[in-house]
Amino acid sequence: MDVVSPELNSLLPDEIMDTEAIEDIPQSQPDSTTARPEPSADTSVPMETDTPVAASENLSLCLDTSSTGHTQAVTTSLTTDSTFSITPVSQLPVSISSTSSPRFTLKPAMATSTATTKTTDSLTGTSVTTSGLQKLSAPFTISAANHQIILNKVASAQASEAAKAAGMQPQIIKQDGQKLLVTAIGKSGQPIVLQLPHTGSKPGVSLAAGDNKSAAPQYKVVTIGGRTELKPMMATAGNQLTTLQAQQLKAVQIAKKTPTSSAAPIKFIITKTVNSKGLNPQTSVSPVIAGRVLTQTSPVLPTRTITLTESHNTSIQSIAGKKIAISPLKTPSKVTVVSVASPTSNTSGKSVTLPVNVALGQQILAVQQSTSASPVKVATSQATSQNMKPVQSVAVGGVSGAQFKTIIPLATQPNVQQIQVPGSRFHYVRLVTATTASSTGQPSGPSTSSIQTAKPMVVSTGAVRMSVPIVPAQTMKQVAPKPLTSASVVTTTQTQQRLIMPATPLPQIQPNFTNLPPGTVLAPAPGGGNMGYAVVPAQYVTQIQQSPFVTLASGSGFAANTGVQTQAKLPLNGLSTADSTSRQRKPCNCTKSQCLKLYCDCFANGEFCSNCNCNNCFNNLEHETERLKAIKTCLDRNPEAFKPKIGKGKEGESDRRHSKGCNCKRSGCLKNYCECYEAKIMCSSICKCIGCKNFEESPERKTLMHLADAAEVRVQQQTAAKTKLSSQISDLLMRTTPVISSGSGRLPYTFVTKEVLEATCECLLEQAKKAEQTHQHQHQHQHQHQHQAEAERMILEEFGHCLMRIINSAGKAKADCASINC
DNA sequence: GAGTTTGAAACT
DNA sequence: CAGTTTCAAACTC
Repeated sequence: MDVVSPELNSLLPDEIMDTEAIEDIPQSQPDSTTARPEPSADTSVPMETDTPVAASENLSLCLDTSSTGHTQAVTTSLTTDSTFSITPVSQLPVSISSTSSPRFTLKPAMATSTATTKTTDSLTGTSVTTSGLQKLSAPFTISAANHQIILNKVASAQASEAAKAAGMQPQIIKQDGQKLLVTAIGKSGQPIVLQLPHTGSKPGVSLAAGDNKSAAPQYKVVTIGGRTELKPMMATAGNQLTTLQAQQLKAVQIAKKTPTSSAAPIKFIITKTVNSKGLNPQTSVSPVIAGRVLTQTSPVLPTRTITLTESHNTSIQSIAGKKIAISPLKTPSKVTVVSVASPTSNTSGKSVTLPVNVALGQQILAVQQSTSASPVKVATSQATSQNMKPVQSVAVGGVSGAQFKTIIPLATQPNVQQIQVPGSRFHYVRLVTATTASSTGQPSGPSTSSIQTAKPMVVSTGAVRMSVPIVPAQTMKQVAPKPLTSASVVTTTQTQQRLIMPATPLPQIQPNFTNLPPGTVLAPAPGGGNMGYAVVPAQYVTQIQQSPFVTLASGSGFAANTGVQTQAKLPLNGLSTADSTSRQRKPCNCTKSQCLKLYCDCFANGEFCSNCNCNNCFNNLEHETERLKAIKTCLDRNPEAFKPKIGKGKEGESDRRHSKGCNCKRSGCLKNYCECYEAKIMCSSICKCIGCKNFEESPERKTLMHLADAAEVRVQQQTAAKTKLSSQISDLLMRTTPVISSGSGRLPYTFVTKEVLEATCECLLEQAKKAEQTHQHQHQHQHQHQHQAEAERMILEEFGHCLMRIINSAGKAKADCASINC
């Protein structure tokens, strides 16, 4: 079932990948999206399955994209029994060979002119050689009943063409009705279908290309690298294709670029699905991932495992401080792309488990792991109630500079799938149609999780293991997001259906996802139902999160919600997430632009106006139609209008520069009029400014910097002083303020008690009496007024003495109390 | 806070 | 693409 138009599918991969984190990757390189050069330390995200069915079975996917980029091959070398490792290499020919041992090597290569397939099936091992398609060699034992893993090799466009010419058919290795599809979504798109044995203990893989007769074949598509089309796989799948379409395959592209030789942790990237330009609807059929545990490690290196596992319980699983929560969707729908930062702390041999509960029919477009070390949590939410509308939420830990997009297919029934990524600029929420829940015909009671029926498939390959729990699509009925404990994780446990965006299809507005600002609504796929995509600003995601039980008006738009909108905490001009989150965007003051032009900072930043001072603001959901038109207009004028102007430098701020350069004439680029100066970056050669003083050696700039630094230091000092003083005052108050204790009325550290007061008064009275007596006996001749003055003096002195005694007593009591730590 | 300056965005 | 206008932020007083 096509829920998204082919155009959208073709756009999605790039869209998804359009994040700041990936901006550094040259588009020219085919594998740039999937495999990015990363520090070795950041490249691995080990993940473990919570409950691997077969411990002996491990599947490790080691993807290494060649620097050349055009050719990307996946080589799976079998080192030990029941180990499955896939190492992408720059090899075009595809050969699947298995030795006597259960080794399975997959080497997706660029398609060659010949499309020959060699299949060897043995109990101990299976070798499949497919020239012109892929070469897969890896020892493996795959046990997942009725589960398939599709790994798409990554190939260049040329390769894909050649593969097409060669009649690329997915290599199907079928064993006991189990299917493993190894395919590279993207460039070459040569899918390899491996039919997985029901029992994982049996090594070896039987290869049967195009032969799939499993009663209820369920496919798991894992795409490694590649940005190009997926359609070859689908188109050439033969009956497999039909089955796949029927099963509504969902593909998860795992892009990883890590030198196999380096001992650095492997970076695990689950990224966008196929970049399917020209992808036909059939090919665009999203592969279904019922559940999976992926362990990705480098075969040569210490064990690095990335495990995508389907948890059986609703509890959130956090591994290595990263969690990705993916809520399965009842109905097959488009893919959600999530960028996930890889933890830097990951070390070899360290495993990270990504619980992924994905019901069949649900789609995950891409999960991208960025390079930042910020913790990321991936959790899969699962439906708890049948009647509940599936809400799919993906929470990704904040990644500096990384942008995350959640694409929400619009549906007539507003099912909300939301992704929150702290620090990301764009938040896309997926609207999922909840229509097929009952269609499955299976009775689903509340708190019924299809995942419970999932059977994790574990493929063990030495240090690497991959377990993929697979859940039949029929079992998946409802999806409820799991509560996420991490601050970076969105916690949405609401069971209510929520509509984030108006479901009204806007076919005229289909801007490139790459540049889509939040709020963009993409037209539903032609003939694909009412499914569309909506890009929702972060603040709305936040809003939803904050008020999970608030149901927004569906269909007819949204009720006035500006009041509940929260400021999105988004990176600005490449600043770190922390910086962006530490402050809120300034409210705009637009008066004439209706906040629908780039004059408006809110609009330009892809945010809805919130708490602004603007007049006649249309930058809100109430005027979504106008807003969308304005977005389209801006994009037509400048496709990169909503991209950050300040590109993120490769290695820090030194490389940051304005994408267009400034045009200052009178400010000397030393005032905030200058966008470069405002972004605290130097003007570059692309600037067209006149009289620029914003360069490294500029004395004026240095002076300003010094002044600014001094001012900043001063402010910090003042702030610190205030904070300290406040703290001291607070502490003092805490210590000296009477704390009413229950009952007695005596107050600790309060020494002017009733008794003290009475005693003081008695002293004063006694002093007064004494003064009176003195006057009567000794100074009768004095005047009355003199007597009064003397009496007052004596009383005051006595009062002073009393006070001194009180203070001394208090001090002594305090000291005594401190000595006993009271 | 009002008025001015400035440069990006929008327009022609 | 260049020139002009519009616009809102930055800045000054």
